[in-house]
Amino acid sequence: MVQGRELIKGSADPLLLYLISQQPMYGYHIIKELERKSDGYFKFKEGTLYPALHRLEKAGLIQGGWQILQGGRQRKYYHITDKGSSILEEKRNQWQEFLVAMNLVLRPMNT
Amino acid sequence: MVQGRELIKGSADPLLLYLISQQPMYGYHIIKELERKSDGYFKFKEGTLYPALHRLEKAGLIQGGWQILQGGRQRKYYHITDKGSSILEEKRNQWQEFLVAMNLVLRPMNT
DNA sequence: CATTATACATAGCATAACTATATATCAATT
DNA sequence: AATTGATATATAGTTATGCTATGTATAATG
Repeated sequence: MVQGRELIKGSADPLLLYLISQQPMYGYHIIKELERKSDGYFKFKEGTLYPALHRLEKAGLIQGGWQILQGGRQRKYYHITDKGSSILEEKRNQWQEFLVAMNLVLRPMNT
Repeated sequence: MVQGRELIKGSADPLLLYLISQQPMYGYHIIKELERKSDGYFKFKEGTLYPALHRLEKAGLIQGGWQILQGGRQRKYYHITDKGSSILEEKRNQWQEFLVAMNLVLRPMNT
């Protein structure tokens, strides 16, 4: 039972979880990858992404670790946790169910 | 340029606008129709629907009018406005673009 | 007579996403 | 040498949607 926006409210989460599930990634890279893969559609701002990553980490779905580059530059690589993997699976299913429901309403297949 | 939830944040609006564009409808009926058409998926609560209708009316996308039934019962029928129709068209396009973007990211068709 | 369905409404809360800003390093250009 | 733009992370504060809970009132059902 999901109403209106409740599910999609966190539509960013599946995207982030999916990307990180493919390979450990850091924030800036995620922004660039989302834009590249979506053909320029997604342009996550820092104010959206970093809080989202912190939220996912706090929820135990991803785990971050600092990596120091030469010169003192810092990156925080996130990898997905077991919990994150199962939640991702769940969210993908919910996303599909949501799409089905939207199509049922928006496409006049039924009366 | 749409990021994350920005577009889908108002995913209820297209649903409501679409239903009302098909025929003038009142709130309670909309709730029931959304549930029926979506095969039980959408279960809008009053606290979501009525404020949404008021919001859409205030924005000039729909227009409500009271209808008095026998016995003094009241219904507020909403019909879509010209502005609402064009916004609906717009939102439908945006929804399609969003779906494409989601699929591009979530389906590993690209590198 | 009591409960359920119909019908609308709003105050208040939670939270995701956005705006704006801050810090710091590195590479390239002027 | 200095400036710009790209790289890289962070957070405070705002907005707005959807949710919870509650209130009102009539009609139909048992």
